[in-house]
Amino acid sequence: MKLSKSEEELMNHLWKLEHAFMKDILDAYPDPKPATTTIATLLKRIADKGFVGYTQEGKSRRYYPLIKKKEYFSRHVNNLIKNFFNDSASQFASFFTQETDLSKEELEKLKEIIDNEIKKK
Amino acid sequence: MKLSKSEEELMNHLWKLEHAFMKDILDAYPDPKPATTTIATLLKRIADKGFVGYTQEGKSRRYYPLIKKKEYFSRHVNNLIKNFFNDSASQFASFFTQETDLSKEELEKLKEIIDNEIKKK
DNA sequence: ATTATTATTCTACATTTGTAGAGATTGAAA
DNA sequence: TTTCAATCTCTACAAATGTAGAATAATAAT
Repeated sequence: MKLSKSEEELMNHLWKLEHAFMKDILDAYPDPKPATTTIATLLKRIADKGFVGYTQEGKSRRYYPLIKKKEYFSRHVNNLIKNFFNDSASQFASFFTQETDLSKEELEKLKEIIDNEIKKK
Repeated sequence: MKLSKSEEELMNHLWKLEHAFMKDILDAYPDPKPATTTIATLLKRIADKGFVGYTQEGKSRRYYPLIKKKEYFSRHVNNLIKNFFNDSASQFASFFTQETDLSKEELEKLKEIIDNEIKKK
């Protein structure tokens, strides 16, 4: 199951908030904010798709993500890799490194991370 | 402008083929192949979106991509980064390195690439 | 010349998405 | 308790998407 663009946007807010009432989510949107019913609709759809759960608190619901951002994101990237790079993560990685304009510092940091990963193996 | 999932799939074939008649594209699909008219519809839509051009060759058209895979893909990744990583490419990079299971060799190779990039700066 | 094949355009139609109004509910404030 | 504000469900509707049939055109094979 997959989230649409605007559903992803909502999820992003929820991932940040961790737990939230509808109001909190709405607050998290930049102006111009969508209508409350729009958020409500999205929440319902996302819940139907199994990406959020909620606890009933009095009159309203407290929502929370049922999937971690990391997990969701992994799938996402893996699809990207599958679709565009013959399923080769390293192909993707090198492409990425060359095409994104990371600063020298960022590249250095990245190198460090990679070194750590290598050590872990 | 953006391509949908199935339009992307077609583009992928076209990127590989570089130039192709409809037939060639259809051939590139794995079984079960979509109907010819489906391909035709997609080609038309993609052409309308400005992603492919063609030259008329006798009765039929020879299609070719108007956008390089790299370019298209860059946009894609940049969106991903914008949407999920506060617009921070390095945040994305480290996430990626940790979450994808690259082999030791792949990581070493990646490190080399990064070193080269650093030297370029 | 007749027919079979292929490409193209048009039309179609169900599903998903983006967006939101109308109405019901319900707890909170006055 | 009357009223207000928030939340939720239902309904709606246009645009985009996935998929393909019908009709047409044009070419290749016989």
